[in-house]
Amino acid sequence: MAGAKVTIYQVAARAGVSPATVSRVLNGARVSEESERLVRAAAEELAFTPDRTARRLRRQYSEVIALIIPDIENPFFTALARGVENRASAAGYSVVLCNTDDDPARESTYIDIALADHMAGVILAPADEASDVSRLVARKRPVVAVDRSLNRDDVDAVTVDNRAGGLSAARSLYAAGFTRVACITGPSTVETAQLRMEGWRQAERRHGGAGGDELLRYADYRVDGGRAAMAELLALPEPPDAAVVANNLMAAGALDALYDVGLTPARFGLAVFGDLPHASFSRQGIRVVDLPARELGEAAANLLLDRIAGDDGPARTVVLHTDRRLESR
Amino acid sequence: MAGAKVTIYQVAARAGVSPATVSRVLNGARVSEESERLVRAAAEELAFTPDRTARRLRRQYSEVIALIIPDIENPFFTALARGVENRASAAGYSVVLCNTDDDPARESTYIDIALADHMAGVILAPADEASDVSRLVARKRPVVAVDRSLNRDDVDAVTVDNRAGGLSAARSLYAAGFTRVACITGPSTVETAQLRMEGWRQAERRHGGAGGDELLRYADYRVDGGRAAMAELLALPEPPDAAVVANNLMAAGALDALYDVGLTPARFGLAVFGDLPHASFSRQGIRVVDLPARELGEAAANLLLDRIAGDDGPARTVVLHTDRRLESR
DNA sequence: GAAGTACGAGAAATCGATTTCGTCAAGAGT
DNA sequence: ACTCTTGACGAAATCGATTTCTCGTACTTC
Repeated sequence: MAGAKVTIYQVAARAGVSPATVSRVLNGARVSEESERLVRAAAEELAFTPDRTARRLRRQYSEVIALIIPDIENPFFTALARGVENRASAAGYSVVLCNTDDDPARESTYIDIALADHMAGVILAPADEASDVSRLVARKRPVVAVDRSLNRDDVDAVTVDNRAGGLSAARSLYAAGFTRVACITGPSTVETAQLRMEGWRQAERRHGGAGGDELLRYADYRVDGGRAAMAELLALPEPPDAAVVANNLMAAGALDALYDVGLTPARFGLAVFGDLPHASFSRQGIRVVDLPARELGEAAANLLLDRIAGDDGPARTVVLHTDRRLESR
Repeated sequence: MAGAKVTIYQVAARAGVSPATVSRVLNGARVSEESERLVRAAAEELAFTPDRTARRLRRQYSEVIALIIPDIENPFFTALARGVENRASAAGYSVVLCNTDDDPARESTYIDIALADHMAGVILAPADEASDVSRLVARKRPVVAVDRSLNRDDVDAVTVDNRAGGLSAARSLYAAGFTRVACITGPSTVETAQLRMEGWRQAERRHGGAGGDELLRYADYRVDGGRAAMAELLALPEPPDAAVVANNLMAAGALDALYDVGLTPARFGLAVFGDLPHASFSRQGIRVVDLPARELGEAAANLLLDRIAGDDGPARTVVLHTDRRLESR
């Protein structure tokens, strides 16, 4: 059929009514049965699709929400995205995924885009502490932080109880008989990295640890960082016999480092935050603190949808619990 | 500062020029140095950001490309997305990712959105053969199919040489001494599944295979499908001693099935299309046909950008070669 | 010195849908 | 019988930026 643009005016002409009436039919406003019939028929015949850009300009609003994540290749974030998407599309919203690669500049660009595109709201998994959502807040656009909070009391957030997770990860290793439990965590500027480490530290103290930093390594939440940190730990004069690793990718790297020197998770205890879907961590005897990634996404979407619907109560923080699969094997 | 909307009119007033001039400054048209200075200063002070929706409406064009994929949790597609994004953002385009979950209806919705949103172009990893891009073609919007072709001679496509990959995967198993090599491929309606299977079949014939379908299983490209298919094969009266698996997820499932009965890839040969980032397929002795996912994305983006730039020559099909890592271990 | 050429810039039209404002007519209320 | 609602619907304003169209001034070129 028509290769060209069909506008509301053509539909109006075809149906013998005014453009205003066509718009009313499309948006469910009061219209006579007769007009409605005519307009629908005309729209059908002309294969009319309303121009969303024009609508958005007029309405200053679009049913799209932006989900900004730091790393699209990390399964944790894709699972989270899936959760957001499920809730959002059930509510009639589309989700556009924006990948920042941990780059604050790109994050900032995407925030601008969300704003300039009149998106309904933004769910942000912050790249780092410097994330600046003030423009969104100033324009009163709904925002929800997920995974990491933004240290602002005026922004909704969804997180997990990282400290408790760190604590139980470390405990389960001690309980299994390991005695020198190290910790490989993320960048010291990142909230989740700090909290997970603090959980570990708490357990360590209780088991007579020195409380020093000898067994603590800050890495970058990436595979190579995990590998390097583990290699360092293994090279210590008095190396650990187990480790809590603060995220899934670093655990993959740490595992490589173990295999490199002929160790396995059976002999060197490993507990990790967050699974890696097909890496069969648990089949290899690694203890996993289950991060409810999809649920995080769903909770964030719920919060955001509430705000979009007009809820303007004080900011809420939802804390999800880490499921313990630690006793397994 | 202002929490409210700043328009081009306010900037114009502040700078003492007309809105038209502001627009010219923003778009690099001819303007006197003096005006330019004034406008820039005013825009700066007011923290002006142009409304992209208005611009888009007027220009009937936006610098956003849609990437539509069937499964955001499959690392193959996220790697592909990464490739698209790299090329696109280098060229100044943003990418929005749309996840269809293999649902043709959602795919269709996203195509409509891309159209109604005046997006610059669409890169589509088709959910299945029914994918309908005719609306895009009719409106002369650039489209590129990736991974699977659309069987249309008027649409650019980027694929890999699936048949050759299937052939060499099977061959490498025979070369390693396995004698009954099975094949677990995707849905029979999917092009890539057919071609990979045909490559396997070719090798099988050459090695005296019966050419029957006893050792062939069609599954669904998902983990569970792979597991079930492998379980079936193992339960045969005369089971195979190796298998070519047509994608990464099914291989993960197949592997589970092997472990379930106490087999390992060392004893039961396994060759798979596409790696699974942290599953350490090759460490486990699995032969991997390397799918250049990122490169597929980059190639698709290149093609699309050419079209966006105005190239309207005949449709091209780019075929990338599967890297063989098969001799490894 | 007259005619021709550029160039900077403002006024106004435009993109396509939504929404406000009024009008007109039919039914309700007194 | 007359005013008051109420409902359907067209004309026109609106959203914010871009893009003609036009005009006045300055600079060439014979």
